[in-house]
Amino acid sequence: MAEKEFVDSYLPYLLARASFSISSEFHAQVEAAGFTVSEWRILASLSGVKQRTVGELADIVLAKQPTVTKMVLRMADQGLVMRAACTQDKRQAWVSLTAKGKKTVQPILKNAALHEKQILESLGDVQSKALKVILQKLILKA
Amino acid sequence: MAEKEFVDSYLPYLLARASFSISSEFHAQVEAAGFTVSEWRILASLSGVKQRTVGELADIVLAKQPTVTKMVLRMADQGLVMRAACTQDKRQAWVSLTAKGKKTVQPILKNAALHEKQILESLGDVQSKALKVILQKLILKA
DNA sequence: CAAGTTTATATGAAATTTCATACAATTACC
DNA sequence: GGTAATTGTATGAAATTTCATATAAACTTG
Repeated sequence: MAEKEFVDSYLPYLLARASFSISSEFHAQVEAAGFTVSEWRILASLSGVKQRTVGELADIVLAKQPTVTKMVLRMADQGLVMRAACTQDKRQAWVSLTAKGKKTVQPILKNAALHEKQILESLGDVQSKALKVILQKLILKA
Repeated sequence: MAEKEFVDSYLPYLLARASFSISSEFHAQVEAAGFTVSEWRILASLSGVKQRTVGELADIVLAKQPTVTKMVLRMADQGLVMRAACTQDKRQAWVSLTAKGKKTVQPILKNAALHEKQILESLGDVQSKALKVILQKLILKA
């Protein structure tokens, strides 16, 4: 790999960098609201569903399981989520949003939607669609 | 944002997830070789160039400056990189690969190229090209 | 169904990252 | 040319993440 290749054209790095830069503005808002990116992802992925297990959350936030266990404990301390025993499989822990959690995440979700809209508009319909298709293809491969 | 939207179609998350999953196999190799992803990025971005400053490296590895300062110190301890005073601007620290660093990064660079080739092939020429164009567009925006 | 295996989560200790800030060098500006 | 900002890096303390492992529950199989 030649010198400039890594930063300028190595595809996995371009993806990482695009992901980083596309979200940096919004992530600044998330952090200004007092959350880490992973906390935001947990809140977002819990909204609209009844509950998720710690393992599902770890998969979604792209973090390791012990990390998520501790994140959830901290968020429970803050009253954002609650933990409950899973009735089927007693090894699993169900995590769900509290009323406070729901209320907290609302404005952030709104900003996220707005932010995505701006990106989609700046890309245009054709490229937006193409990008989503390709990304989903890459994700399925894993 | 409706419940499935976040995980399945929210573009910034799709990007993050695609980036994660596309690299997970290769990153496992990197870690098996005893490096973190950021360390790998530092090694890769230093290979082929004479040197880079700590600030440039922080930008490239998408990490914070104090994190990179400490990473570089650790890597210098391991004999992978060396630090030197910058002749122009004495505030800056120049970081460069040692002979050992160069030798160490070679096989990883090779694997990276191989890995990218597989991805490009599985995507096909048209989508590969389209993806790179779109990603570069997203990166420039930041 | 008992013993062995796998799976889901938790936890303590160690390593890393982050925040805040310090320090030194450069740049601006009057 | 001398302050006043600004910029680049380092550093200590606090917070977080990670690794290794523990624990408990669910499967598997003879």
